Amino acid sequence: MTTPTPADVTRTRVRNEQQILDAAEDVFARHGYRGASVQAIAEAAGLPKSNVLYYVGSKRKLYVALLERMMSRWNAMLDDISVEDDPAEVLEAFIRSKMTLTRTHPEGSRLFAAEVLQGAPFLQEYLRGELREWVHQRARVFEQWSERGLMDPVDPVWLIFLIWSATQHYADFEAQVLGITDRERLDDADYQSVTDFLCQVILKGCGVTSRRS
Amino acid sequence: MTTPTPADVTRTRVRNEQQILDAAEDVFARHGYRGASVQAIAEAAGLPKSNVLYYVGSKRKLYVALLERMMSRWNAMLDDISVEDDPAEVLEAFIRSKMTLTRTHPEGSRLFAAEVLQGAPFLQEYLRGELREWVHQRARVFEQWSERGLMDPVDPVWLIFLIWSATQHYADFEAQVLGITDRERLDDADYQSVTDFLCQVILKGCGVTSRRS
DNA sequence: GTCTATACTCCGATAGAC
DNA sequence: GTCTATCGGAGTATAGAC
Repeated sequence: MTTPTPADVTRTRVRNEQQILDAAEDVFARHGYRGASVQAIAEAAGLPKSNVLYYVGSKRKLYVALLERMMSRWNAMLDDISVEDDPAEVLEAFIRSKMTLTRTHPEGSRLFAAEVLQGAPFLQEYLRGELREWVHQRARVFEQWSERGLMDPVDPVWLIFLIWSATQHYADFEAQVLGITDRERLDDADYQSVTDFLCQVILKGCGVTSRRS
Repeated sequence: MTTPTPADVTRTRVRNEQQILDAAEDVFARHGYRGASVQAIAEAAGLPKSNVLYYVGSKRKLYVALLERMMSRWNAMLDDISVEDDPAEVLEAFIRSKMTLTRTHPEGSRLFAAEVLQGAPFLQEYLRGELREWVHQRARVFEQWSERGLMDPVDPVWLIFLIWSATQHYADFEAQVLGITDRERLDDADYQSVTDFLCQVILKGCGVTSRRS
């Protein structure tokens, strides 16, 4: 019988909180905010229901924390670009990084999808503020590329939506993708194949050719 | 005081059932199966909760009926194609009809999205049967077009997913689209613009050119 | 056919024993 | 810090009055 050291206690807390966050992300993603029960989250995390509430305070706080975690992952991916950059490189990097996020955090992507599906009640501010600003900033660069003849004069906002939707699809509609392709899960080669396909079709479709080719 | 005729009674029933279906489609789409409450559906339909259950039997039956209604709309759109058809015409018709469905039935699209998001528990059979068969049939035609040099050798299944995701996005992620474009809703011109954009980029991206051009 | 009342279950959240 | 017991409310569904 040894007394747990403060470090042990902290470690347990951190581990439990991590388990709760991961379990909750999955449950919220599948059933939405209202459809998710603290009970179901607790079971998925392997803890009693009251412990979950003890750690996170309330269902609402837990949900908000998860959205914030997902938005910080998203923001970490959104680097700036300038007119001087190579369109082909930027577009390809955009598609690939978005696909990586989809792949490494499918539950987060689905959580976001569920939130937007119900009208984005918790994310209105983010969508109409930070994210809108980022989109328009990038859109202006795309337009300048078009003017310089580096790509076709396509609507830059529709292009961003195209890339978002095409990549997110493999997380949000995973059940459909797996059903139709008759797989249990997509492996490295599948993701490679999809990503290459999207880069090829979208770049060519926008009339983008690499400067160095 | 007149006695209602049988025709009146039937008419009331039909009207109520229609109201319930439409209201339920919206509520299920926003909150998922578990998150939707019969109470909320009843309020949206302007009827007492017990009347809703009286008409539809149970929450589960109502949900299944809605999925079936959506799948029949979907199926009505899936016409067959042959190798002899013009790739440009077929692809463009595919994109446009899918976009029309998205536009005329956004709640149905969101209902489907919510169902797939939770792992498609009610639609496994449809996805792995009917729909998979349809996809592979079409995929084979795309491959033959590629062999004949009528389009680039792209993966036909990824192409179908691209078209599905890019169009559905405007129903499923409507809240995000409206937030970023700062609109209250998308009008005719917006849908026209998006559809033209998608046709242009996807056809060109796949190396498809019209036979008649 | 329609509405009221209610049965019974599960929800989120908390108080209090250990 | 953790678990048990329980509260008040909301969930689906039904029985029975009108």
